[in-house]
Amino acid sequence: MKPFHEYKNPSLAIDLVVFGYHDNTLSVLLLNRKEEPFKDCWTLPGGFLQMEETFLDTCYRILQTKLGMKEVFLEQLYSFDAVDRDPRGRVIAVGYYALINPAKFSVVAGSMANDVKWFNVRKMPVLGFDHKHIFKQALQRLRSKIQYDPVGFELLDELFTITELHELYECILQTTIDRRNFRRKILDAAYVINTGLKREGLKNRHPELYKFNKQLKKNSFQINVPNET
Amino acid sequence: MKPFHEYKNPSLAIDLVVFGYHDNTLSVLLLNRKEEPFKDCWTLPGGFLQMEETFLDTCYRILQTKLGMKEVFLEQLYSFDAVDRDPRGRVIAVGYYALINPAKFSVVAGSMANDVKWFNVRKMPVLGFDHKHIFKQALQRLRSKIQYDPVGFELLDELFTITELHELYECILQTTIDRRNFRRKILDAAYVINTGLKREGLKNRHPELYKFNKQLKKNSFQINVPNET
DNA sequence: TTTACTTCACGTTAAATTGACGCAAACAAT
DNA sequence: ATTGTTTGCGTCAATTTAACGTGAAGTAAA
Repeated sequence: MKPFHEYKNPSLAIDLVVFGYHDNTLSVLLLNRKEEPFKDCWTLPGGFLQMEETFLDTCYRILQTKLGMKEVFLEQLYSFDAVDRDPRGRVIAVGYYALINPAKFSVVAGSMANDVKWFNVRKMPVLGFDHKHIFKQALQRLRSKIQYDPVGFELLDELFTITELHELYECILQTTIDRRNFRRKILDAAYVINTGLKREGLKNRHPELYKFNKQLKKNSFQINVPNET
Repeated sequence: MKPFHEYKNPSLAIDLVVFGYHDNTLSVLLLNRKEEPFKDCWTLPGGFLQMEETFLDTCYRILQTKLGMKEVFLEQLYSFDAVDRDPRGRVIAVGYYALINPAKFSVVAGSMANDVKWFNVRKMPVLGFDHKHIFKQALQRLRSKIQYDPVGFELLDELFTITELHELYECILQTTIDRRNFRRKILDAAYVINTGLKREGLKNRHPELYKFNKQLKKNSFQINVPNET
């Protein structure tokens, strides 16, 4: 048997699916690559794991240097192993997804990219590598997760109305949910806390502002959709 | 920027949590290591990814050479990245779990192990590396998965009775489930198909034998447990 | 200040599902 | 035949869900 470090190892990359929600639209952040492979092609932001880094270290390094973000919700998605997924050689990718509030960050293209842009998840361009596959899996994960785990607030402002939360759910799950039943479920589960404040300056009745209940745990509610896949 | 393959890469290992069900007991297969590190310690079966292998290739190589198994249910669990998880150096582990019917395989210790043994999931020994952590996560995944995805049959014989399936659920979920309500749910969801045959040679009424309904998809049923965590 | 229009907050009701049991037929052993 | 146990089917009250009604709160226009 050879000594431990003489074996050849694949490279290990992290690829990020960064979700943002704004104007009733769920979007994903993509980079336009400056270099080969997939030069001038849209791809997920990513980077190689350094020897002393944990996955989250790498995630934050990418988020910070390429996008100027920190302190965001991150969750590991899946690891992708197709032998030919990177033309440069064997690269394993660990997918993570992030939920952010675009209002809190202004994204800037780093030195590695021509451009950084938000794309509506329903109007995605062709993606390089196997990133279409990673993206699809992330979207599916977000959809199933939001039904039983209160992560919706990660995409909203600190204070939000129940109608805003309701629209977020309809947007992500791509379905209609009865407004009144939704409200009752959310309130019964104590998903949110009424702040007593109201959103001012709207043309109609001023709705109450809520904040997320940090005590709330997974599986204390269940938003049903007719045909989950 | 250095050429692509001059960067140092972590090693990439696959670790397997192999579940088997027999005599109303859920067990996991462990190896007793012959070599350092963790010599004479129990660990999950695992191995390093070779450059041309996919994860599943590696899984089957481990299953076949160390345990003499093939064609089993396998699913990716999670990837583990703690910097100090392996004393030999930086090793990323991709966890997979397998569901097998122990009746179909006789496990044999390969050249790498002193011993291979099934351990009741409730009576686990101390494990080497971070394998306790991987095991716990696998058990949790199995528990939540079996509630909405029909994977139970992977652990049973081709033909089984509803009582056997019921006992499997109670064993895995560590709870009591009303026999009659369970039967109704399973049948209403068309989880199983009645073969018309009966299990003979029992001391009481001979129950009907069912087989798994391969048309059945995820989320067509839901077994509830009082306090999932 | 009325009127019109929209959203918000809170109810109501029937249908569906769940949870907790009852019971008789099937079988082996006595 | 009698006994003891498991199996398969059924009942029913309690809970949850889905579908929808309505009046108050607010803005804008008459």
